[in-house]
Amino acid sequence: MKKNNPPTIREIARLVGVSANTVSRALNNKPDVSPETKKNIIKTAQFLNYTPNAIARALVQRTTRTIGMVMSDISDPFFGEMVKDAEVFFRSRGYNLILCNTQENFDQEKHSIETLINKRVDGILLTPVGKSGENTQEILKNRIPTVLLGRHFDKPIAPSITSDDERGGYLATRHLLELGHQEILFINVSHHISSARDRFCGYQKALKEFGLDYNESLQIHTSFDLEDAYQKTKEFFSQTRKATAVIVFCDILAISVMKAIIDVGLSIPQDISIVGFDNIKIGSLLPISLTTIDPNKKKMIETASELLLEFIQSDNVKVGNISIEPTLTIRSSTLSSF
Amino acid sequence: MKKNNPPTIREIARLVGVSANTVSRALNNKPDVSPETKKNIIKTAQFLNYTPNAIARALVQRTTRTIGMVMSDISDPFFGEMVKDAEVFFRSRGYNLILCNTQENFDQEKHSIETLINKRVDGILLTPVGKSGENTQEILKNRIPTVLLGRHFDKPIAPSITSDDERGGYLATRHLLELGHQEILFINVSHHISSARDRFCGYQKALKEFGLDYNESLQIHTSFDLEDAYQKTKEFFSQTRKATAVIVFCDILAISVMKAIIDVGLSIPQDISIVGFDNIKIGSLLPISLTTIDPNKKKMIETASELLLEFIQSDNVKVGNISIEPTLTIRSSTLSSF
DNA sequence: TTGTAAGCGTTATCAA
DNA sequence: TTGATAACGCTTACAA
Repeated sequence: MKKNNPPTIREIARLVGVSANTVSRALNNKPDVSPETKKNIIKTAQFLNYTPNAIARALVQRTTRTIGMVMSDISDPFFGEMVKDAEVFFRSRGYNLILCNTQENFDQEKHSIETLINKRVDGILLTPVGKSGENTQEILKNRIPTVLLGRHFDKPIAPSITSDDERGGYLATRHLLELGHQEILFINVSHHISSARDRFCGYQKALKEFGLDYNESLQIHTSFDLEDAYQKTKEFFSQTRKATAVIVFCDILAISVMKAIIDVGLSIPQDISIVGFDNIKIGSLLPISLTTIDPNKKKMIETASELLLEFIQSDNVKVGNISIEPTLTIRSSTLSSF
Repeated sequence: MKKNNPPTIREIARLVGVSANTVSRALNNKPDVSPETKKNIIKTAQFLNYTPNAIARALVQRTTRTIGMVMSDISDPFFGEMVKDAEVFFRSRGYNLILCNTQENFDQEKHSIETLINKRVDGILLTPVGKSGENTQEILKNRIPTVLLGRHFDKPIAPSITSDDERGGYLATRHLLELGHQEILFINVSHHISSARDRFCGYQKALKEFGLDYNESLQIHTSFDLEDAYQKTKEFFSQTRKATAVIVFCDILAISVMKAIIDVGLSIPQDISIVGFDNIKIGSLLPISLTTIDPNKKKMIETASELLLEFIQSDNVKVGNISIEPTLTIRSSTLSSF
């Protein structure tokens, strides 16, 4: 009863008349195999349309050449652009990426991490949900090299790469203050997320520097849902309307916020200036191009990926956060208030 | 010399005083294991922080519970939104996704496919590059269930799910014709891509239906590079300028095209109407929201994924294309020419 | 330069 | 209800 399975090195071995070991060494360009037999082996491998079984290899070598990447929502261009860069980086180093979305959901994150552990990925790049770090602990307990991306924990338990979010929040706010704005609305996401907290800190710092008091009613919170941000913005401006500028946690939400502002009858930037974060590609292509804090995603991904690779290779971790310097990218969504 | 490797069922077996086989059966909720021993086994597994090794399991079961997804560019929201839906779909069925970008590059596609074959993914969801289908043949030769997504080959070699692109092109064009536009520019990508050809066919069909001749100078070609589309558009409108409406191959390029049109001093939709394809989320949030052909991505992904799963489970393929009905979504980027 | 044997961590088969 | 034993396809000693 012949099976219909892919050919193995043993079949090649049988056909060529050598041992499986020799086939393995030939196919992996190891030394100590005569050119003659090597040629034969390669020819036969091609003839059989042989493809090495990475699963079997992974089992013995204890390395899968696979990285798990766990992010909140890959349909958000911010993450999409990061994932793409990461994929390019790791592919060039011989690794593939298993992708998981969390939707900012703790249980989904937990489940994703569990399967990544089971699949024995060599490392994990994680944008953690929430502030507890419980799921992250789980990975560490399993000794899988992990680098956090874009967010960190108050008490560092793993290396992390973030944008310098406090600086980003500061830069955004200072820019608006310098333009003369005094009442600056911050449309933020949950403070469970470190970048939300940090950006807000920077915002407060800049206000203080300009001698302004922070007004509690000038921070409103939204989920990552575009519709939610839209509604909350509309509410704010149709009711209170006491702001001349807006900072939004991220570009994709900022775009939704812009829409709300326009729909409520105000103009950007004449009535309201707006600044986002992330510098997603599309921001520069909007009819009113978006002023934003550029976190330097490329550098973030590169740093995080290199760190992860080091971690994988040497088991030598430096727990703690590395923050990448952001820059203010001024476009046409911000204008002097005078 | 104790190793520092993750615990195995054999260690659990040793501690509990049973055989590895029993442990395996207990942990997999198989029948025929006494509640007593089962409880012991589970307790010990937790105590050891045991995690099953999916690699070893994959080797013997010949299934990795992993799907390869190969797309052109995951940072394009169109693909990002599809990948996200696919990830959700497959996760709920116990599969993970390995993601590969091709950048529309044949060799990169080839390389990605090779590693997916080596990693023995259970199936592949592929948006194929080019028209040759050579790489697709390679997968089929290895008998890995494959469904093509968004594009098909002239001579079908695998099942494929596309939007009904000819219909889409037709709907877009008819919409503009009905608004009174006579000179409609088609900014297209390479005809190597089936959707580009098909959409163009629909365009020609609509023109003919309205008694108009197709004017060769009214199709220009761009790459997927946003800057490229921007430049080509600017060129066209600053030189020839003989069009009152534009159809663009996809939304993300359409946004770039809008920018170019505005930068050249024309207004949308007063001077120029514009229609895209894909209905990416952001299209509805633009200050001038984008009229577009909605391919019904969700249904495409669902159909393709279900087909792939069937294919995996039953080996029963229906080669040929299934096309999903698109709909015209009218927003504010199109206006009567009268 | 090549072959033998053992083992990676599971599951499957069959016997006890 | 359980346990031996043999795979799965490969690599890694070590021996020839």
